[in-house]
Amino acid sequence: MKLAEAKEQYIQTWGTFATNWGINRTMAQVHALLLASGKALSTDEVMEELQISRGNANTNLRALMDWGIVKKELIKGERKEFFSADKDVWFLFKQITKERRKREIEPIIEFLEGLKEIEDKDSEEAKEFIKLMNDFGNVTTKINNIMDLAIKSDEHWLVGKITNLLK
Amino acid sequence: MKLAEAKEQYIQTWGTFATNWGINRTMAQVHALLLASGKALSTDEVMEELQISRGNANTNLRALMDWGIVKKELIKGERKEFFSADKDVWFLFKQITKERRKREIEPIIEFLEGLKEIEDKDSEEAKEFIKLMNDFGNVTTKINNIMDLAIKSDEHWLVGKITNLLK
DNA sequence: ATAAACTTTCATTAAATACTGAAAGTTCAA
DNA sequence: TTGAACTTTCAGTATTTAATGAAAGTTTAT
Repeated sequence: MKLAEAKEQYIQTWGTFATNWGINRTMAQVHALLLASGKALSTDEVMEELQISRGNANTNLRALMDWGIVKKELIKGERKEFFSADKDVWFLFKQITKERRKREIEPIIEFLEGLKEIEDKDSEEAKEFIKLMNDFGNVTTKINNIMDLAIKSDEHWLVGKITNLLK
Repeated sequence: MKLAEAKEQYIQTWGTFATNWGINRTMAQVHALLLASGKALSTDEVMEELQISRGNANTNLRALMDWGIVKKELIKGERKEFFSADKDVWFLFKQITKERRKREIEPIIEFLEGLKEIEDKDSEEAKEFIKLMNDFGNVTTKINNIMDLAIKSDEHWLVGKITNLLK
């Protein structure tokens, strides 16, 4: 397999994987393209490489910046904006995890809390429901803790050690 | 808020949350309904409660069984099949994590491995690309390990302790 | 063997989501 | 202050994904 071919396949397939996780295909492709390019690209270059419209390129580049995983880069002598993706894959995971937590996990916890405010809390049925909401809340908190653990254990060794311990 | 109202809201909202994660809304609603009902429901009851078609109910109930988070339950004297969701929320998380890993993470790892087979491995560009693929592979493995850690730490204490350690 | 009760399938239809491209907005140099 | 270079927006359109419901398939009791 040629390098260009491998890159192409990486970009395309990454896009299809992304859809399984509720991530827009093009957004994943743009990100993959920036990662695989090794240099900052302009909107026009992204449009050209992925054969997408200006609007689409613009929207997804901005979304990637919102997620904190793509940065604008100014090149001297150029008026255009260029975009680059951080090459640190572990940073990438951490950043996505943080964002998803803020955007998606925390609202869930708040929502579940709200649902516990039921009028007749003493009926058997209500107790069961409140228990379910509590359980959800607890598990979500636990997941949050594990994610913290993951994010904060920057060095490989600790997680490795603990994993071995639990085998 | 009345209990019925809270349940209703839980079922609906859970469905919309699910779509953020690449999970079909109705599938999440059916699951939430079974959890909130506290008893096994027939296909007809699910159809009635969620106002969905027979085909839709059937498809999503089977998908939930595929994920290992809903079980068929036979009720004596009844010819129909009934369905129930396991109430253990932690089990639910573990089960979903296991399945996602099998279905989605492992194929990614294999795919990335394949992309490393490049003809001219010694060019600077190829080296960079292979490094990227390796990094992805390593991080994915690390995530797998963390998930193992999560799944195996059934008791709350260990993760709690470690989390505190790292604060 | 029959038929009623129930489950599954799948072609068609509907809904949700993403993309396009032209127009509007912005920035900047002269 | 003009206009060229560039970025953003968004109404309309295309694509993808999910739902419907009737027909086909299966199971079970008699």
